[in-house]
Amino acid sequence: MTTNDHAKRLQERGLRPTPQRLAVYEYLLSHRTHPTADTIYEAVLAQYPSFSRTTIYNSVKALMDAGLVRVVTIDPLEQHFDGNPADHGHCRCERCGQLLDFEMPEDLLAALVPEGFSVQQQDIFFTGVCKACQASFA
Amino acid sequence: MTTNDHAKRLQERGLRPTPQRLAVYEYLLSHRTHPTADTIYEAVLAQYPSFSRTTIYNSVKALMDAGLVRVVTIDPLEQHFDGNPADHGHCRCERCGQLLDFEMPEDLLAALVPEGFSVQQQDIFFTGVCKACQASFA
DNA sequence: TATTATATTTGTAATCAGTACAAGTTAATA
DNA sequence: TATTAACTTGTACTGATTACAAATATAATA
Repeated sequence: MTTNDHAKRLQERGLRPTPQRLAVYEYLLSHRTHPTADTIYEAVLAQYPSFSRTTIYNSVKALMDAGLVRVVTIDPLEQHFDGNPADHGHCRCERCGQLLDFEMPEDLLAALVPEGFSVQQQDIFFTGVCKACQASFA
Repeated sequence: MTTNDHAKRLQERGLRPTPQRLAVYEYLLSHRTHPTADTIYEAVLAQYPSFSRTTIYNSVKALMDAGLVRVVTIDPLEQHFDGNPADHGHCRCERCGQLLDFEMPEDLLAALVPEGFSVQQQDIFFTGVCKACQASFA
């Protein structure tokens, strides 16, 4: 995927592919760490010294409205963003801090939710200890 | 469950059962709506006009440290609290705003998470449309 | 019970994420 | 090029949360 492809994708959704938006989008695509607005800001500032914090929020909002980015509800105090808008769950390891994605199969989802409830968005978040960290403390 | 039982429960966990803590705890037990700090504050103010916002945060933190209360990660901008510390999921209906709890069976949980990951805390949150609201728009 | 030490509550001030808004800039169109 | 609309920027503001110090209440001890 080149920057051109990304620009095209924004245009298809009615978004002007400005350098700032592309920088935010590409940061989210290449860093699957679900960063906060401020983390994105610090990173893109290196390329665009005039980048404004407000532009981070504006860009992220535009990308979310276009369905390319989503908020992940994994923190009760700060918004974290994800460049993968498809539904999926997250696990965070308390020891190494790593964030793992996983799939949420349709049938499991259906088995979980109250009967008749139609799910539109998922936020599934587990905290625990990953395999590697368990091994290293055995 | 009487207030005395609740007081005893706090004491067992090493918490002094002050009137303020009991008011916060009992509000959370009797209102399963996962309120914010401010919602709790408004409610308890009626009984204790001198109640301070800071005391809400202090009490909730003490109760959380004691394992009696937890934060539910259903909102990236504000903390919501739950008097049920047991693991369970939440569904919010976009139309009527209702928040439904549901169980998360062990075997489903195991099937979901990456192999070897040991889950310590769950935050499962679905947004969608509940059965009643679907019916009323049919 | 009186005294002392400790824990808790309170109110104010500070912090920090996010938003509103207006002015400046860029890009698109005629 | 002139005009218009979209976007970015910086500043000011809001609102949730935390820090802190003084006041109060509780528990422990004599």
